[in-house]
Amino acid sequence: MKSEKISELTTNRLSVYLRCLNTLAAAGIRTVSSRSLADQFRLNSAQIRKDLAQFGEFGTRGVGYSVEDLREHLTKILGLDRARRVAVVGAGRLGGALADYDGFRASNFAVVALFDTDAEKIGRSMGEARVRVYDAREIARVVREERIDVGVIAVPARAAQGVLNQLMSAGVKAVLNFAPAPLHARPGVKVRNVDLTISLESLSYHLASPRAANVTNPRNVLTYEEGPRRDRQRAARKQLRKETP
Amino acid sequence: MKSEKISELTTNRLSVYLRCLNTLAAAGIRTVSSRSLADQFRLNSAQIRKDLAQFGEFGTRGVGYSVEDLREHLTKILGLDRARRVAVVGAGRLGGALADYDGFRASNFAVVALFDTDAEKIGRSMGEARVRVYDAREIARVVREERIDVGVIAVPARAAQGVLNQLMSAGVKAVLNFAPAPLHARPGVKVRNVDLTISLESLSYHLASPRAANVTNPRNVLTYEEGPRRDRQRAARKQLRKETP
DNA sequence: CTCTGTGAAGTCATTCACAGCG
DNA sequence: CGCTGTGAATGACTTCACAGAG
Repeated sequence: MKSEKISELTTNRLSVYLRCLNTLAAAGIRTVSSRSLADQFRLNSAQIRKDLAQFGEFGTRGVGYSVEDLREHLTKILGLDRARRVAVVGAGRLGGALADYDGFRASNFAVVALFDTDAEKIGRSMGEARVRVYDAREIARVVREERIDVGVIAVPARAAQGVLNQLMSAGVKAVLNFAPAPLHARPGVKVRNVDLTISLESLSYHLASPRAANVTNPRNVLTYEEGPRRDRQRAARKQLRKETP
Repeated sequence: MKSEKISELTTNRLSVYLRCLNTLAAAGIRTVSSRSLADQFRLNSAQIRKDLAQFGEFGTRGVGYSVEDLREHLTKILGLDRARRVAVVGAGRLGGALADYDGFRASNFAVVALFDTDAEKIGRSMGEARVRVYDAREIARVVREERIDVGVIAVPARAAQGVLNQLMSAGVKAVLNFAPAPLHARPGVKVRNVDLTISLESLSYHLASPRAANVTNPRNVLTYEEGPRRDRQRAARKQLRKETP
């Protein structure tokens, strides 16, 4: 274990590993090797070991990893053991959908406030969770009073930077941005973009490009098309060995 | 220009460039150099030139690129000149929000069908666009009849692979997946994942990691924190030159 | 003998730096 | 001159391959 900088690619994968472990745990599996994990979920075993090794020595040589132990470690590393309080700015269609989004709960996030500029919406409650809608001019106050950890930007692109500035001033250190605009964050503030426009246009390119297929997947993308890359050769070899006595 | 494989990282950036050009065009700017584009939008000028050069020689040496020309080229390259027909599978909160999502229209996509398994919803129309909800068992028929190009998966994780299989069988070649599950696509089918769980947990890591900041941004992420990297030194130098006569 | 943890090798992406066109 | 287009250099991330623990 070396305490160097951790790439976001790594944290993304930790999240994936945790999800895989949850599946295994639900199936009653108690121990797993990096290879079997890789084979089952189409990952690369060396990558798994390297990623985990950055945070400690969680495995047992000759055996593998304890599913339950590793789950706890990853939960702690990702900070999912602590509940987070989320504010969604923009109480439109998307903001409303997010206020009720179950995925938040599963990761120990709770949406506790909505913000909007529309006088019609301010003061009401939205969604099944009955989340209160505040005046967007009160972001500073509410963020402090409600001890908000995470901001979600679900406003039109032109308003996004202003909202981010207000969130940052109020001390929010982590923001999920749905606006199709490249935001400028001050150091120490993490902004994660979910840009559907880019995703759609990338799909469009795929449809447009003659005879398709002339697109390579970058490393960071967790899509599992058929094909080599990752532990498949090894898996095949192992299979073969078993069959030939 | 060489007709090699194009990385998804490149197509993502083309999307960004197009967005930047739209801003410039709206401001009445008719010509732009890669450097000025880079300076204004915090990109790297060499990257811009390299990305564009993969598709042709669109610039004029000594001058730069025509904003209007380049817009048209990028629109064509990304396939945004052709209208796409979208089906959203899963008419829950998210599916409903997507059916009305304006970002689709802006990229020449139109949501023309929703699917669900809930008998309550089937046969009704949802959202302001009054999109019809079909029985999910009819995906094959409706995709053909409505000439669907793009599928959107907005169902629970456990149902996602089955939906993808149906979409693929019906001939859909591009899919946007919101389910937090790694899907397995056959070759030639492009699946783009929007995994909010991973995004959230990555933010959580940032909050949890002691004194934060020990996270590096991977290449693919278009976030613009303060700092070096990209053309900033050059920009500074140019500025300086202007000031000292 | 199996499996982890890790240096070394390999692959892919970005940035530099400059020849040469306009 | 300024700017594009591009090989060459650098940097980032992944995969290989193996020493050594259990």
